[in-house]
Amino acid sequence: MLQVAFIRENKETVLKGLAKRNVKNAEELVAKTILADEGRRAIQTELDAILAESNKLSKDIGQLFKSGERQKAEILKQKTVQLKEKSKDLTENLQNKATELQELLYLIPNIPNEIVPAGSTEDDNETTFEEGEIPTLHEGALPHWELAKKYDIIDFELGNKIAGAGFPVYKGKGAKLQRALINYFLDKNTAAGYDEVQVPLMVNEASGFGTGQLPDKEGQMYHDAQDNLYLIPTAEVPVTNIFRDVILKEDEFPICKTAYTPCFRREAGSYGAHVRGLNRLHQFDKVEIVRIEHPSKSYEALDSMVNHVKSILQELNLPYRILRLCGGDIGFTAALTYDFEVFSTAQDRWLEVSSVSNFEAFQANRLKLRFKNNEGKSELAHTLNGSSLALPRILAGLLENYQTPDGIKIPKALVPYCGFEIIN
RNA sequence: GGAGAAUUGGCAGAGUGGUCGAAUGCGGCAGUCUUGAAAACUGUUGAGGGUCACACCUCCGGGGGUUCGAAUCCCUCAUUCUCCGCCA
Repeated sequence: MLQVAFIRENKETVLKGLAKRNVKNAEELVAKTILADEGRRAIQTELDAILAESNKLSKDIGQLFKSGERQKAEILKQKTVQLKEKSKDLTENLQNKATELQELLYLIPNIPNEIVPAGSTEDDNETTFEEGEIPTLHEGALPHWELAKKYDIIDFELGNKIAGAGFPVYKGKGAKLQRALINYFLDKNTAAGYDEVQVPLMVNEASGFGTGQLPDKEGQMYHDAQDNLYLIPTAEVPVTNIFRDVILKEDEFPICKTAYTPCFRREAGSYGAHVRGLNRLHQFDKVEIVRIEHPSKSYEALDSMVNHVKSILQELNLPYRILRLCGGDIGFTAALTYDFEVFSTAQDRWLEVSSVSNFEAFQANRLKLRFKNNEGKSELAHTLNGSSLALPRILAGLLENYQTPDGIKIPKALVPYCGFEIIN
């Protein structure tokens, strides 16, 4: 959520940003928001004046009672009754206006960074980096879902029986490879200075609002209506919410956290081959990195996160590319996002394995995540997060790119974690 | 799940209807003293709205109510602690 004051004072910047995102009714939206804000402040001022008067009268009444001047006190009481009526109405107006403003603010996405390319679809994303050799596979190479079956390491039908589509069962070496990847990623992240945390897999409504899943995107999350809890779609939610309603000291920056969690996504729409096998799941594992930064350092931090993810993909020796998401494809809350995609040779397509974003103060504003700056004033911090990494598509990439006629080789870096060198 | 007690500023802790955004202590910050540090002393130190800046307004776990007036009384929800029950 953007700060109203920012919108008020930087209307042109906001409109330009929204245009880049192809927000249709931007002009109207911003105008309405500014109007609601003005309305809110006008009512607030009026109400404050009445409250001030009524506070003063109440004090006077107190004095009069003490000095025994009951009659005078009674007269003042009459007056306050009228004020009370007025203030009641105004309070209600104020609440309505504040809600209206709030709802408008929820509709306005983050302003994209200058370097976010214009564009409307994923085709307009800008490839900023590409690395790694795309292997030439042997005759009869298979997509990962076939490999999974052939070596009996992932059972989609079994998961379907137990839960439903999109809930695979990992078996034998497949299960062990999962665990190896989790440990490997966590070790890489902690070695890079990220503190490991284990967090709840369910979150309350306030947390959902804090990171921007609510309102609006509740359809993407599994919801337990009885206790009003949501299964997390990503560790970003519980980890970032650690810092909800927190005022940091400037010397506490940077804050770097990493967490492994399963992630749960309802993913309403699905279509054909794109969701086959591991490509899109309702439950999947992911290791996440989250950073809380001083505003002046957040882009530096973003670069460092990108480089970190790079180093993992290099070590796994997977062919990958980095995309700078365009205005039409970037998430609602992000100011700048880099997607990492691994080339899945047998499917002949790129698979998104990581998304690294700077949210600037957008999340922090909702979270009320602030720090005391050197002038002693509270200021919103910047939040960032990224996957390092999402397991299923990495697994898909590994299975497909490392397949040989003799079996699937395990990358060197993972062998110590797996305890085996080949799946056959 | 049952019974009882509690929830106040960074922390500890007073306040049980009027001038209380809140005593006091600790901590933090600034200064005095000191070659420097410590100690001592002095001052300062919650958040949000509002304003050019003040004024002013709101917030004592959340929500609602009583009252001219609520941290203080009532209702409700949440959380924590103690005891009992159940249980990885």
